[in-house]
Amino acid sequence: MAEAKWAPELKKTRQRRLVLETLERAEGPVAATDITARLAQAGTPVWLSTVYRVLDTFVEHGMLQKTTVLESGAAVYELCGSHRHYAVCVVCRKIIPLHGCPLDSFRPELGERFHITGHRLQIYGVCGGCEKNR
Amino acid sequence: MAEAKWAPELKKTRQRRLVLETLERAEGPVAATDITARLAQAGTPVWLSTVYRVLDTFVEHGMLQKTTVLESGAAVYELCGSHRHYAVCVVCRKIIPLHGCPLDSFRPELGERFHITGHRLQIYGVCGGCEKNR
DNA sequence: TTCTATGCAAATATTTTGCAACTCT
DNA sequence: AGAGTTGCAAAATATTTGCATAGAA
Repeated sequence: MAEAKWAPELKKTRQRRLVLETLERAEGPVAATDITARLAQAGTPVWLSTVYRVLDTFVEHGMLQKTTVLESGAAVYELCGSHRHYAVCVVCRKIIPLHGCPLDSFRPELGERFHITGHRLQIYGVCGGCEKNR
Repeated sequence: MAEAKWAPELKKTRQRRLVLETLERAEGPVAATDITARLAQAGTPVWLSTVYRVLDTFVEHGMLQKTTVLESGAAVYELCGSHRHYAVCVVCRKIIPLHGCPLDSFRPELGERFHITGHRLQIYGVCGGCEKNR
């Protein structure tokens, strides 16, 4: 199970702890509304706007990365260092997990001027099944 | 200026033509609301919900890719084949353009079972300026 | 003609903001 | 105590949907 390092300048509040624990437990990227729902169900509710604020803060401090998987309209968050990449079918939205990570080829270009905290690669296309039904 | 190939099964309507032209003219990714605004200003208005539907259709037919740059909350669209990647500062949101494209390293793995129509890579981090003010 | 796409209105979903009360340190 | 954080309400933004009509093939 993944574990994030807490940015030392951030106060440890109940809500921040809970949000981070939820992310650590999650199998993949999670939306703000998911986090809120999971916490409510667990009997430790945190208000949605607070979740948004906490997530923003964590992203700014390099603990999380924010993206949109599946292009579902909602942003999703996951711990930095979750190194998985996917191919997504734009028709049926099936996800095909990939292996390997292309980050290293960019590191030299950025050099000292940019401190990489996370990254994300998504490949879009049409899967075999959907290609047939065209 | 980029030019997309029309998916032959799609009817050519005024609205679809206009949306695609807007994308072809754009320097980078554009949001649905932007497209609507630009077309309205040009005296060729298209209703926002129509723009959304047209964009969805184009994505499903492999003409566009949908993403979120800058994590601004709105989805943005660009022609498939616009091969630019960025590093984004999670604090000040500055964008640093990158060179090169990591896609090729994944092509063998997907092989025949997936027809790639687009992809997206974003690198997150903290830029030099923001790192100082910590 | 036939089937699909669009305009429009209205619903739904997502994210942000203001402010008083509260909690870490 | 002081600074930063949260709960809550409410606004702002973004996206989707239903349906009658218009338009492409």
